[in-house]
Amino acid sequence: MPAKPKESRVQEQRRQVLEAVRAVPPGQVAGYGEIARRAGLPGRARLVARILSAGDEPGLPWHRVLRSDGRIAFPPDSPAFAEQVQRLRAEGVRVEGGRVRGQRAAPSLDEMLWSPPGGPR
DNA sequence: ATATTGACCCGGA
DNA sequence: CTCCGGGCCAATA
Repeated sequence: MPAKPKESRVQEQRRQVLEAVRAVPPGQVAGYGEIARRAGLPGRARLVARILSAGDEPGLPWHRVLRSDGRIAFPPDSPAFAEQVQRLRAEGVRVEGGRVRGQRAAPSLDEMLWSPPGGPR
């Protein structure tokens, strides 16, 4: 007789995503798609967004997750937007016009292949 | 059961 | 820069 139905698929994926989000160090950012990839779920940026929208997991650095173009995922006039900007700035991230400057949320293929030594400049 | 909704992504026009 | 269209898929209606 089947005991525990293991861990449901969604729950396992959820765990993976949360892990990937926690892995983003302070002062750095990552795109939803980027997180999905790191979690072993390529092409599933939406799943990442949905999981974060749940709002559980205390202490999760959700504010380090942005859109691939470096923009905050909330409407500019929303409270959540303001909070995310504030949290990012508190970590030394430069945010201008609802967009993070100074680093890339989703590195382009070119960047990854060329990866200029010494970093972009 | 089908339909709509998202803290999304990406290439092309 | 914007707009468009396809891909993605769990949750909600």
